[in-house]
Amino acid sequence: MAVEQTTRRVTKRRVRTRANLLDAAFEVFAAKGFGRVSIEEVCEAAGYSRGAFYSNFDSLDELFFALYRQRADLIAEQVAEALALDGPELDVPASVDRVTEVLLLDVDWLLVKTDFLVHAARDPAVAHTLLEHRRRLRRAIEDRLGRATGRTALPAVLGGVDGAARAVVAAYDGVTTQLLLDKDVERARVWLGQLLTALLTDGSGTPE
Amino acid sequence: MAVEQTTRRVTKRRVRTRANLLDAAFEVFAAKGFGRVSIEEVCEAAGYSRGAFYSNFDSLDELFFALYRQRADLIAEQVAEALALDGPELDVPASVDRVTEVLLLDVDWLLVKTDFLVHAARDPAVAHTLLEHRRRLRRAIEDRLGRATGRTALPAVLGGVDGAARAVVAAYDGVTTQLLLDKDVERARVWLGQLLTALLTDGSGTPE
DNA sequence: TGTATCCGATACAGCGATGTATCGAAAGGC
DNA sequence: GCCTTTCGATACATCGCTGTATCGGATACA
Repeated sequence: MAVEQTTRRVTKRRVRTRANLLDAAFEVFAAKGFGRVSIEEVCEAAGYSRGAFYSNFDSLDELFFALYRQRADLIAEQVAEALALDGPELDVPASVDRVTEVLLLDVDWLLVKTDFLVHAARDPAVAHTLLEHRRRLRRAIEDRLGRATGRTALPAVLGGVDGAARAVVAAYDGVTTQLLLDKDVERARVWLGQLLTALLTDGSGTPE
Repeated sequence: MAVEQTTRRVTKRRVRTRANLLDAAFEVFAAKGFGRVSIEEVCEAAGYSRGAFYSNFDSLDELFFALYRQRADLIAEQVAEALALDGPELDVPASVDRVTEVLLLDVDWLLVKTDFLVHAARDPAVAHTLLEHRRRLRRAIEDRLGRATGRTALPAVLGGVDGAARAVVAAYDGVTTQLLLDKDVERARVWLGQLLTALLTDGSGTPE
């Protein structure tokens, strides 16, 4: 954290500046990729000088980390919310539609998230944060699947609700990879729906 | 390409140098990530000066591209080979074992490949190369699945052999993502096996 | 409104990486 | 083994980015 002090009078201006820097960083990172972005570019995009940056962050890495946490929290919340909505019926297509609205629609977020993955893959401390985020998503999915168990059987191979939740996340990651390459959001949605149906409905699932 | 000329007497030395640079680049990229590597670092790791680099490549990007093509070709070949080996029985665990030997064992390759994905996601021309590579892998899988059709039924939701092949790739990508974070290769193998079983064996697949 | 504190713009020093131009040495053809 | 061609090491000019130190204006609080 930039400038440590026992007590600090945090002004409104500071909060605004920080938020603006984070927003600008998101845009620039999405457009060019973390590895190709300089502190100056972020500042320019946000309309500040480097003085503002160093007053709020110590390094680009720290900003990137803060950015990830901010957005990941937001999204985890939205997903949990979307999944909590529907009743005990396991209506895969409906759930998928609602969740992909949050998870696949914003390609910029997927870009930044993948940058972060690359980053985390080489730094265990960062990886920990990402794993935490994923765990939270899995929890939400487990809860959802748990409420439906008994009504719909899950394939035995996956081994219980937690295995099924892992499978859902894996499918999501897999579809994300393809989406980043072809940028076809609609296709990705349909495709994720099919994958999840195949994974969760014990084979003879209702096609379409 | 560095230095264009109608005819060029390509010496053995040049070939060796180029290969050494590519090998060194692979190590450095895997260790630090493409975005954090300078031309100088690659040269130092390879034991050359920057003169050698500029004599063989125009930019780090070009080297990265060449590196990806080289390794991707190698791997596509190995996968096709591994899949061609076994008979008409669709022995998922056995096939998975043999293929993951190639695809998941080398975490360094996964790191570099993901860096490349991030790169490709922002450059359509690069994306094209990566999509090509993926298409080749899918073909190999389709061939394998095609030989088994009739003996084992595929889930209808996926829609044919090509859909199933896509599903296999998606599962692979999903498992890769997790593997990059926890670095647990054994777990990833088991997990990929389970996923594929669930996806390909129409539900009531043989557990274990 | 006055005053103490905080924030962010500006200026500066310096590093590290880039790309080029040059030149001696290695390699290949004969 | 000579001579031409190619390769890669070295030196140099330069640029962009970083991080710090300083200072005037903004902000909070009484």
